[in-house]
Amino acid sequence: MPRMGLSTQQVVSAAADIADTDGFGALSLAKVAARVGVRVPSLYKHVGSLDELRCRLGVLGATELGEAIRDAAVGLAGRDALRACCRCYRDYARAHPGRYAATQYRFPATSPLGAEFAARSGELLDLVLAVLRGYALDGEDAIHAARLIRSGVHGFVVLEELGGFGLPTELDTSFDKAVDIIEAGLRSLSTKEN
Amino acid sequence: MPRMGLSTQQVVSAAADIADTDGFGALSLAKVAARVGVRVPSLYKHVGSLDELRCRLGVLGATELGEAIRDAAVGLAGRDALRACCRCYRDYARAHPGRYAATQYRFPATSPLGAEFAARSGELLDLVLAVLRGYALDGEDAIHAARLIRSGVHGFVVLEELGGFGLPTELDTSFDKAVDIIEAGLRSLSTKEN
DNA sequence: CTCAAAAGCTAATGATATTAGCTTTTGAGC
DNA sequence: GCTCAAAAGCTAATATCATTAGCTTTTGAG
Repeated sequence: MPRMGLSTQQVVSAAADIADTDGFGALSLAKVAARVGVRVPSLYKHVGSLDELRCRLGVLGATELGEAIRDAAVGLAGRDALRACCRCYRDYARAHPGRYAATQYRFPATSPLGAEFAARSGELLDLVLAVLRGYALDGEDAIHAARLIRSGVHGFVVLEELGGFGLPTELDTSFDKAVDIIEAGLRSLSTKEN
Repeated sequence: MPRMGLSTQQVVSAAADIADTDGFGALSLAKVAARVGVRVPSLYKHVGSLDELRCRLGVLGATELGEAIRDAAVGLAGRDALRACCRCYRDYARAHPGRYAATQYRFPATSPLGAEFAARSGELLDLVLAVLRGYALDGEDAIHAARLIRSGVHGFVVLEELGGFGLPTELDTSFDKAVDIIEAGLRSLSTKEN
């Protein structure tokens, strides 16, 4: 009966650690309870359900990722900014695989956290659009370009995490080249009048 | 007691249908058993575990995807081949989201299916490399390029499926443009002596 | 000091995967 | 056609989870 002084934040934080070490798919209330030193049903005082916890982890990941990228891009422009952002994105995903995976969890339609997550996603998009400002793309093309960048980086990170690329060697080179190729494509697109 | 005449293939096929409709994450032996008209433990006569079933679904997806892309690329070269492959990839993932998701399931180290999956993945890579043959990339650069293409398409497909892009409008355009931008980047890379 | 709300707990329920062990069908070989 | 072993189904049992209900104790505001 000692009062544990738990908060939703602490529960989410414990869940984040577990997801990062064991994998997002292996997250369970049992593990979280064990880690924070409480019986499983007590968690429901702080979190509505396992699914809600997953969603909260998703917004945590999106928030942290956005902050990291913002920090990484500050003071840079053009190619340098793009590279810094992409590297930062990948670094975050590798350092916090569980949180990052949570970022891709499908929110149930009922979840009120969906709005918050969408907001964070939107901020991320705005960040990418800001970085793309140097490329003279008109409004719609900028969105297409932002989607490509997000897709490319996300896809690379996911496949890497999964071991989907043969050898781990040269992965850093592949990543940098990938960014360069996209960069070159954007540049060649922005010089054409389309 | 009526003998159901079940086979591993049929179990996997039923699982594929369930995964495609309910989502890969919602796949369960209970649902599979109900669908094939058998009690849950009977499934163990055909499949070692739920996890093995997931893995089998993964190789099914990789196999089908490879076949589809091979068919789509036949008779084409260069930009046309690349576009056809990418579109086909996306089409498969949208038509069979469960099987496609299974393709990204992390195989347990013990699974003997890992080798088979790796083989299918390798075939897919070879396919992409064949398509890239028109771009005058030396061996190593071709691998980097193939990784980029795989990453970009995969990332796009996953984010799309997740609803990660705001409006559904213009997604087709975004996808085609993404492929074009990568294509342009490859072309500009292959003309430079690097 | 009081008392209501918050935070913890135990007990119970229901879903699921998995294992053990039994029964029945099937099919190959005689 | 008969036999028998393996294959394919079943029930029963176990363990792990998530979740709900309802109880107890602490905490903190007044």
